[in-house]
Amino acid sequence: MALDADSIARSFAERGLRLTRQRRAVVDAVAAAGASLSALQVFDAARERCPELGLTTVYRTLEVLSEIGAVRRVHGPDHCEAFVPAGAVHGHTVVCSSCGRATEFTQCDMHAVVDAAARQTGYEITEHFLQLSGICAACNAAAGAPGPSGKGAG
Amino acid sequence: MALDADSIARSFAERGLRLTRQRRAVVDAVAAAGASLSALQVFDAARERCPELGLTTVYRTLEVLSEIGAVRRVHGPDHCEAFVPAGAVHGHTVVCSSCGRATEFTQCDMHAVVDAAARQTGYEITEHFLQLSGICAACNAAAGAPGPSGKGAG
DNA sequence: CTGCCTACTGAAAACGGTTTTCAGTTTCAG
DNA sequence: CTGAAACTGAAAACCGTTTTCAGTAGGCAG
Ligand SMILES: [Mn+2]
Ligand SMILES: [Mn+2]
Ligand SMILES: [Zn+2]
Ligand SMILES: [Zn+2]
Repeated sequence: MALDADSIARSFAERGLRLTRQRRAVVDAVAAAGASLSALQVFDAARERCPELGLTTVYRTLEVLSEIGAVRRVHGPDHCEAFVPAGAVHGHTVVCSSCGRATEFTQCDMHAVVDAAARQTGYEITEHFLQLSGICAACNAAAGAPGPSGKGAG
Repeated sequence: MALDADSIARSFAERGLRLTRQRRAVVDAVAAAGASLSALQVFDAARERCPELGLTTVYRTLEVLSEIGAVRRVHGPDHCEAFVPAGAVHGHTVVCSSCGRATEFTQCDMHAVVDAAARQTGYEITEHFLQLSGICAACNAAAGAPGPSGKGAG
C-alpha cells in the first residue's frame, strides 16, 4: 500500500474509517517530508495545515497508517525513532547520517545472506528487517565543494 | 568485545569501572539467557543471583555493556524491545518468532545488497542494521510431524 | 589500622513519550 | 429530521527509563 491519496482513501474506506481533515493533514505531512519524522515532528508539520489538530490524533493516525503499510518505522541503534513514508509493499529505508534524509530502496536480494544465516544458525528464516545508513548524494556533493550549506545535522 | 568474563573485566577496568557483585549478576543473567531479555527480565533473572539488586543498576549496567559492545539491542517491528549477548565484533541477531530464542550470526556478506541500494538511491552506504526472524531448529522439530518420515523444513 | 577519595548503590522522585478516558462533535444512513 | 457510529482534543493516566540523593563499598596512602 503506497502513500498516495487514492490508496490511502481506499484503505481507510475498507476499514470503515473516515479520512478526515485532521487525518489528511497527517498523511500530507508525512508524505511531504523527505526525512524521517518523529510523532512530534509530524504533529508540528501537520498543524500548519490544520492548526486545531491534536497530538492524540497524530498518534492514532500514524498507528493506522502503519497498519496499512503506508508508513514504516525507522529504528536507530538505541531508540525507536521515527516514521517514513512507505512507497512499496516491500521496501527498506536508507537514512542519511548527515542530514537525516530518508530514502526508500526496494532492490534487496537477500537470498545469499539469508541462506548463509540459515546455514550458520539452523533457523528457518522468514523475515528480514534491514535498514541502511550513509551519506546522501546532496550531502556528499556539499562535502566536496564549498557552497550554500543546506540543513546539516552533525 | 565478547561477553565472556575476562573481556568484560578488562573492558571495565580500562574505563576505571568496578565489576561489582551486582554488575556480575547482570552480566551472568544476560549471558545465561538463550533469548533476548528486556531490562525488567534481566532484573528478574539477575535478582536470583543477587536479591538486593536494584532496577536502576540494571539499566546502568546494560548501558555500559552496550557501550563496550557486549550486548546488542533487538528491535521489534514496533518497539525497541530487548537485549541479547553479543559474541562478535560484527554480528547480527536472528530471533525465533515462536519461542523468542535469539542467536547471533556473523556471515553477512552484504556487498551485493549494499551496492544495489547505493545504485538505486545515490547514497554512499556506510552501515547496515540487519535483523532476521524465523523459526529456530528446536521449534521447527517440535512443529513437524511426530513421525520421522514426514518432516517438512523449508 | 585510619582516613580519604572515588566508584557505586537502591529508593524515590522526576521525566517524557504514548495511551486512555471522557464529554462532546461530525458524518452519514435511513 | 433521528439515531448510530466514527471521530475529536484536552486532560489524565500510564509506564519504561533516567535523575537525584544520601548513604555504602572498596582501593590505596600514610
Ligand atoms: Mn527486503
Ligand atoms: Mn553485517
Ligand atoms: Zn544527507
Ligand atoms: Zn524457537
